[in-house]
Amino acid sequence: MSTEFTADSFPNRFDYGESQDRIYQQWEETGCFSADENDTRPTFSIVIPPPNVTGALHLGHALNNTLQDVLIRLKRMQGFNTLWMPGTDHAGIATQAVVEKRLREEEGKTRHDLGREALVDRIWDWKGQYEKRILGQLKKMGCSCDWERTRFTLDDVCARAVRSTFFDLFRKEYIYRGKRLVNWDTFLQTAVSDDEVFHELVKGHFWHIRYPVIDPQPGEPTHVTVATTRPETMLGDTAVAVHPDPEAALQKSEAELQARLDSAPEKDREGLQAQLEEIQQRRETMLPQLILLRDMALDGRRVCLPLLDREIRLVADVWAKPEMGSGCVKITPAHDPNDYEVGLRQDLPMINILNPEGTLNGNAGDYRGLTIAQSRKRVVADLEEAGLLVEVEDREIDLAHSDRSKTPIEPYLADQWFVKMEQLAQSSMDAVTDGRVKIFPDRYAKGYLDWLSEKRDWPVSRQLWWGHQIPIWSQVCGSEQALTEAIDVLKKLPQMASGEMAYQVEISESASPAAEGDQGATEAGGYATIHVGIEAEVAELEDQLEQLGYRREQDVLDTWFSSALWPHSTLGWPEQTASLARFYPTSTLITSRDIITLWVARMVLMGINNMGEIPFEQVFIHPKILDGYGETMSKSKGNGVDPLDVIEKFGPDALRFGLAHLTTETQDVRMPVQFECPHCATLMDQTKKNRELPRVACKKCEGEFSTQWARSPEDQQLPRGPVVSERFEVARNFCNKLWNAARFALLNMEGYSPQEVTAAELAFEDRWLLSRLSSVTEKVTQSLEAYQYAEAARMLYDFAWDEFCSFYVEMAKSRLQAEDSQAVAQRVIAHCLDQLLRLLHPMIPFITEEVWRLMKQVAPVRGLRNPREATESIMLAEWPLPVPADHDPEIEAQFSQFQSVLGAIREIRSRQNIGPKEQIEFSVTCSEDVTSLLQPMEEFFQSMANARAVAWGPDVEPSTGCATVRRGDVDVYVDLKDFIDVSAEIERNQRLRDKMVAQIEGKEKKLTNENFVARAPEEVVQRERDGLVQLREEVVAIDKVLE
RNA sequence: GGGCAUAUAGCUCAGCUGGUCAGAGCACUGUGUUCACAUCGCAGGGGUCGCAGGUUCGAAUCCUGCUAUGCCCACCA
Repeated sequence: MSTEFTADSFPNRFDYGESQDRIYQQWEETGCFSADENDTRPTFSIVIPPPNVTGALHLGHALNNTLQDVLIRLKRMQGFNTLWMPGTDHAGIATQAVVEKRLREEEGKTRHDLGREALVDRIWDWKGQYEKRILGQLKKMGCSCDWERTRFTLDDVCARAVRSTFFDLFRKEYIYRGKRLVNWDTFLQTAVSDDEVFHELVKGHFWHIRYPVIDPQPGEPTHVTVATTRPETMLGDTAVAVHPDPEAALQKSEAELQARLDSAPEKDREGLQAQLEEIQQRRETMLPQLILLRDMALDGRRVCLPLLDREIRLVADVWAKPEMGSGCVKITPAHDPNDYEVGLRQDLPMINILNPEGTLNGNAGDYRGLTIAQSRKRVVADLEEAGLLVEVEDREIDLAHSDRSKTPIEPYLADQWFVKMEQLAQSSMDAVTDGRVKIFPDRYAKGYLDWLSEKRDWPVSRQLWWGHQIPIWSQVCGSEQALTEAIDVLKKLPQMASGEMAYQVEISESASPAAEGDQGATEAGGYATIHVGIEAEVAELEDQLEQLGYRREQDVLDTWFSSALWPHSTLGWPEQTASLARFYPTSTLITSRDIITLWVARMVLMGINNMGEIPFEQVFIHPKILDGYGETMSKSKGNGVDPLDVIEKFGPDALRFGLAHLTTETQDVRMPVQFECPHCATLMDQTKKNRELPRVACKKCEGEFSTQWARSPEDQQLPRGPVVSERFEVARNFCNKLWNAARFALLNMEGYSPQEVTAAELAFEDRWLLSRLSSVTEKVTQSLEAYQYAEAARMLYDFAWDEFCSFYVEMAKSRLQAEDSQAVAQRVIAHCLDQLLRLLHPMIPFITEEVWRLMKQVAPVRGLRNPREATESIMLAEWPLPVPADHDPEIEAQFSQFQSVLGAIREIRSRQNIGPKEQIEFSVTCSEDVTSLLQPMEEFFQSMANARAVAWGPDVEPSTGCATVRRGDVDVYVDLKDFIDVSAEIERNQRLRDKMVAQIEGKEKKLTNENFVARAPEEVVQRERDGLVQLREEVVAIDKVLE
């Protein structure tokens, strides 16, 4: 036909190094990845979970993206108009933090040294570098994204969507400004997120302070005692709390302790016993006083805040634990998270006493201007002098520190922007409860719904420089009149009338200290702040506002705000683009479970808000990849694997197939990792110890290599030892097996001619393979569509290796040699290989593409029913459909009969150590039916087991001194003649017989159990009966041999 | 503290709605290289399915409790 291959011109391994870039480039050049918004076929679209530009992709990303690519390639072959939308995420704080860290390490500078603009420029440089790296990694993995559409959450298109959304929510008054306690870093003068706070035990004190009761009545205490680790915060106290039902609370904790004591191990008992006694004692000594104080609190009584002589409330609140300290607790709502909650519950004033740089402000009276440390000393000294300091205990304190400046964190009440979640959260819940959005596996829906049902408002402002700056301009108005005037001015702007602009008035008790600096006590009537939002970025209008005295909000938005818009912002929203109309809503989102709430839930609510429609129909949550110790992989632990290292060692297909093969529904993927020695390629298990070393010595060649921790110049000069996992070997071997099967097939295509093949022309093994192919096609398709990747991978692995290679190809060998039978065998093998390549292509795209291309040279037209010219690229080939006419359970059953007889012969060969070159003779006792089936297959016993059949049929009797194996109702005997250890064979049969007798007894017992016979289904009972009969026959058969 | 998972061969995992479900791969043992593939072929050994109860004629499979591990959320004056 056309070019023939020779064994020499066809390497026996697929060389990825040489081929993968070429193949990928061809895909790109021929536009295989491009989605067409004018194509009217049904669509299938996926948006990528945009990787953070903080660094390179790791194995978790590789998994995530492999699963997406498998799905998109499947759908593309199934004839959908597919879009896989790629892009990256600016990842707010994470990216700013890495760039700041480098700045500090390499130049010894802080971001304040650079200024906002310069820092943001640096981060853009970083982004450029890592985005390139990330996209490069995705391409190496074979991801078929539509690269021309690549977006970034901070690019102009996304920025416009963010701005438009923010304005819409602002106008609906879903966005508001409120106070919130943040972790304030007084050194960097910024809020830091919870993730960036570390806790450290430090030595401190517990000060017990007395607050005088105002106008104590006879019988009432004159003081309440409170204890604190931070006496200076008392300057911001606005209440003292006592439990509303101290008796019940004590009882409850006593009962809990008793319960714990009852089940506690011996070693913990002593401590628990002491605690229990303490509580019992409290009920005796303190309870009356606490009840009295509670009553006073309910009466609205007050205490005097020492030093400032301020009257503060006595409140009844559950936060005051009667089993702790004095049972009373001071409440500082503006400087403690728990007290803040109490403040909200009890409607207490919140007095901020700090300036942003950590000194005390005007609210602290005479202590104004002191640092926290100074004020603590002064406060303690003054209290002591006033005789109000009762006791000072030494105590270890769990103190929060800022990760970045290493200074203690101050809880600090600051202005923050919030999104009201009431309606938005509800819409997002409804989408899942009514099934418009389906989550797989469905157990993850629970977490999603639980989280949303709290409907907690979403704080969206971040005190960062990297991100979408909040598009709000604000101005504080000192008086009613100023406010009215300012609003009048606003209302005259044409943009206000046209709805491109909106404003909100916020009335607060105090201006934000963080934003406005130290303004001292509030003026009567509070502050009024006008917030103005503008729909689109219009420089003129923004300038105009600045001139009117408005100042733009400095904070940026939470990075998840832009991520939440991803499914529609990437398609051009708010422009009503053709792509948006075509590809929204997307089909499936594939992501990891830790961002179900942060991201998935928010995409749903923003999609509904902006588009009026859900963003995706299905969500698949895939497992996490853990290392051999069950720990999550991360760069900071040193156990992270770079997908490129795996690709380098095993090839991209092995990476993908390996990952898909591990993606089961219930389990996380545990993947022990190894260092690969760069000198001798030995794999060494990574231990918790060696993974933290800058250099490691190979256990075999003793050559040293560097790890990611290499810092010193000597270490860095050593060759790098990549981290890989031998879990990919299986997949690499599988690809090699496929390659060689293809190599064999293509080397035997000489004289191939495509032609329709009739059923009558097909050999037994052809019909068997076609039947199997049809079932596998059906099951693989179903599995992939149900996100059962591991199942699909396993089925294809077994089919390709065991059935196609080990049986079909072996059996086809002789036919391919013979002139008269060659043609049909070639057509069948070409067709089946063609179909197998298609089924495997989504998982292993490179090797299947290469084989496809080679196959096109010798067998361009393929197919048994309707031979057709193969497509140029396998990416464009049609996904196989099951062929009901090929499905033949009877032939599959018969074939397994053949397999078991073959297996029996091979087992005897191996058991008796008969060399492969020694021909043996065998006979088979079986029914006439089986005889007529297997006798024609004698040549396969010859070629696949070097065994010659001497007798078939129901009357065949074993000769003495033969080895036997029974499979089902077929007995196979091999005449041992002069080879062989006859006594060993007898011994073996004796053991086998004993085992069977035991089984027979078990079954007899079961069948004499009336309950079983009466209650179990008839078919189950029958199966037991049949089994018993068969076992008895087997024993008889063995006995014959043993004679 | 609340929630969600997981526990099956030395290792990594399958085993969907209870009765051919005790399996796969790696590792191990034996054996075999002109004839697609040693990244291979053929064969073999190895597990009372975390523990304790319960439901059932029958449980790796369903229920309860316990233990261990992981993850998410909350909290830690």
